[in-house]
Amino acid sequence: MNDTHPTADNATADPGLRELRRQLDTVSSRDFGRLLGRWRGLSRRADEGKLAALRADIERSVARRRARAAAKPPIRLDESLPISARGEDIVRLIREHQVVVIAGETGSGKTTQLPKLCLAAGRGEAGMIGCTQPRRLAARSVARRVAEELGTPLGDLVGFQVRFNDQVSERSLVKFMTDGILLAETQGDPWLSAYDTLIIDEAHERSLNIDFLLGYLKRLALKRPGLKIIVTSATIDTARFAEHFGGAPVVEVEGRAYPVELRWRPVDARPRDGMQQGSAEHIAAVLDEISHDDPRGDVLVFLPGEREIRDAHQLLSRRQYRETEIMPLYARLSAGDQDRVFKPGVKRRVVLATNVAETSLTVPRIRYVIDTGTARVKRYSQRSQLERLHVEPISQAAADQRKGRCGRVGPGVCYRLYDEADFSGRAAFTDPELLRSSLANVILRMLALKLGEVDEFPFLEAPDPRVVADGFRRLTEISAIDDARKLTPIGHTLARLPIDVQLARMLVEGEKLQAMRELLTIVSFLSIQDPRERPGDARQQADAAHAAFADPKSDFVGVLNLWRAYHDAHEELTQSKLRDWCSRHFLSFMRMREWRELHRQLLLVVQELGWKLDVSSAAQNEAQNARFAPPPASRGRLGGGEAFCDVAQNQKRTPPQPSPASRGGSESGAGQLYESVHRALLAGLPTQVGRKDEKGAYLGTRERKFQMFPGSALAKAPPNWVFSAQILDVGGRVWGMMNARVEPLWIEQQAAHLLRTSCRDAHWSKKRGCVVAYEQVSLFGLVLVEKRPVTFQQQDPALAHAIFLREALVRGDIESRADFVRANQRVLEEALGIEAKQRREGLIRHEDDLVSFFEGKLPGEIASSRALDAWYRKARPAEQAALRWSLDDVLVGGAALDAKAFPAALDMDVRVPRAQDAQERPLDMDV
DNA sequence: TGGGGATTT
Repeated sequence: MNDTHPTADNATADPGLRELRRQLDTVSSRDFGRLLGRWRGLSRRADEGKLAALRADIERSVARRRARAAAKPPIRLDESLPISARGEDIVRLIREHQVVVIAGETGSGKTTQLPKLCLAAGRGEAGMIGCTQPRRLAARSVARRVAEELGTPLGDLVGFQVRFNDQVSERSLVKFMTDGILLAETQGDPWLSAYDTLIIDEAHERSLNIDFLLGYLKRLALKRPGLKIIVTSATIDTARFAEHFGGAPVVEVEGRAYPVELRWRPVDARPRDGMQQGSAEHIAAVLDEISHDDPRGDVLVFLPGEREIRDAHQLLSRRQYRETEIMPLYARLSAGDQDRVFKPGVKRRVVLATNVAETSLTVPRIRYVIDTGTARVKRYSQRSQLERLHVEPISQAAADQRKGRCGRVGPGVCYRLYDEADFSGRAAFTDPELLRSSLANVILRMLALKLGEVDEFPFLEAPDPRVVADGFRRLTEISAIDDARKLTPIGHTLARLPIDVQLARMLVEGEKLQAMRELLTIVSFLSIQDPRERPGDARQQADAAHAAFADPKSDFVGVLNLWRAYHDAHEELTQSKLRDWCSRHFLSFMRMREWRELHRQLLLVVQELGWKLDVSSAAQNEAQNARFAPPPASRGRLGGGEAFCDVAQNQKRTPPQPSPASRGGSESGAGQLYESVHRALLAGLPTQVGRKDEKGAYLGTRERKFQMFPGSALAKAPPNWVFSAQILDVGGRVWGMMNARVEPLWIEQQAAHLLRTSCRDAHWSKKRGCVVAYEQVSLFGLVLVEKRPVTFQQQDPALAHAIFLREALVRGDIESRADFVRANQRVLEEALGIEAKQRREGLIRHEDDLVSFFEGKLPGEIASSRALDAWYRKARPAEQAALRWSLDDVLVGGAALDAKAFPAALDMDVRVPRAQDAQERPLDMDV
């Protein structure tokens, strides 16, 4: 049984070909597409030689499939698990339907038994049975357990693949993996042809990966009728999955959990003044109640975050419950402290946990749950272009999930620190991540996979079109797509890098600016979870330990310092000593290892891309030793006379590019490296910048305001201009989390395609010998350059010429070798003398007339003294002569003429230029 | 003036 594509092939009269086509349905799924292609080619145009080769390949593929079928171990279900009772039904449904939805609570055995039921249903022969898990740890441990149950070594008939660890063999019938791995495989094999069956486990978690996969699989199911898909979920919300796949059958399997009694404990039920719902005091009051009834049962308390855990920890510790340990549990906790939670001792335990205990970790021996009903939730706000991390009420589904955490060892009791009305007013389900995220990554992946229009993709729930548009806009900002929303070469590169697109963009720029080595380190750091630990009882020590690596100008240089120290420690120390080193420096050993592994993975990818790590090995060594020099102080570089030359060369609206990085160990080399590194960072997040105001707050792009996060090494001396890798709205306060001092010029260079430039105050400069103007440069409302002199010629040649005629030639305010200029001034002086003698104003022609005199007599592109001289030198004598004034050109016809024709207000004092027309008329020159 | 939790070619 294999994929049978409805084809319009001329079904071929040739019986040999017809037979071959039938055989194709029994080949390995991995080979099917390629073999079918060859068969189609031959059915259009016969070729005996090729036909024989195809026949042989088909036979080989069929044999491989037979061998897989023969290798199947005997299948025994674990009869103690609830799912086993439904085994026959499930096998039948898998045979009869392409998609089956299995709903089962914890303890139903679905994760471990379903792959075996698939084997029993004849799956795993044409291709593997692929089983996805949301977490790596689960993928590995479930694989181990199933391998054990099937009596095969892990990595043989049952394998697993997670990032950095691939233990799957040719023989593997069942492959466990993270959903991220399966999603990544679509890139290299859009048909997912290695599999004949896919099990998407824990679909109710609705991560980005799961939602994307479910959309992808919906389409793939139509193209691969032979592919079987099983979606498992908690009992909630199975209808949505079934409906998504066109009415797939749903099997409900009971869990093996014990009943949990619900007790509502809103604050108003316990009249105590000033007690906040869900506060430490509130928790203590309920814990008192539990302790009174049963002083021995372990308690799991759900809180929104570390801060709340710390407060509760302090309060509960002071109350000195008998034989009780109070212990925190959150993801950033050190491995040792986490282990304590999983190795319960004789004392009763009260575990204060974040959401990490809701899905990721299972705390053993829990009899009571106290649910504050809140969680910190990350949401991307398209309106403010910010990530927000706010405390929100959890959904009913999440509350029930929390409740279930105390029914695993015996009947439990769940205390909810809110009332039933509150509960029923809540959302039934947690918003899927897809509806809470920026979509740049999702869209880039869709473009790379050529999945067509985003709004036609069969997501379970379609994202808001505004958020989709915002995702496209973000891709445009980093030049990943063009105006037609097609991937640019940069975009194609980004799609090959297994990290966030904006971080990947930094790598691309790092390559260009010859700072790959540094960017690999920084970008891999930004991709992992923060390895720095800050245990509640040693926060100052931890801060001090981390400060040893900090750099006062840049948190990213701090990251490089940490990397170097860790790298050295890794080279010199044994595994266990390295572990000590990490704990001494308050670093998570696991996450540091993750950093190193990701660094290595990225290194391999960029080598595949053919990128060089460094310019040369000599530069490499020097760069490693080079200390980072801070950026030069902003004085002078962008304002005043010195800057002019720099800017004047920069007339095509591309900001000046740096000379290739000289990476020597000299101070300037280090300064250059600092610049290259930070400009590469800016390329990935060009709008994450800000300028300090009088109050020390930062004004960013799109009128966004933020503060330097106090944990940043820059917090003590915040620079004027800052780049921030993450701007996060935490409960209404907006923090720039990881920061670096940058130069506005670097921002201008890296965000050149996003700038808005306006030109004002065009005027003649005698000193420069050309027409200049002041330009203002801004990035989404953030003014990068207030007033910078630029030559005006390229902006508006005609206007520059007009200004030149009036302010340089008519007024004679020019140093020129052309003799007519001085001659004309002599004529003018003479005329002024006549005017004075006659004691009459208005004898001299109006300036406009004098300007008109020159119009058309010299080329329109001339607007500088240099250009004038060059032209004049080569001009014919007649052309030269035409530029000379006579007294008649300067004086109004006769002294008797009506002076009213020349209103005094418009008369010009030609020797002392005043504020001019051009200055009163700002020129909007948006580029 | 203080960061829910996962994941990847």
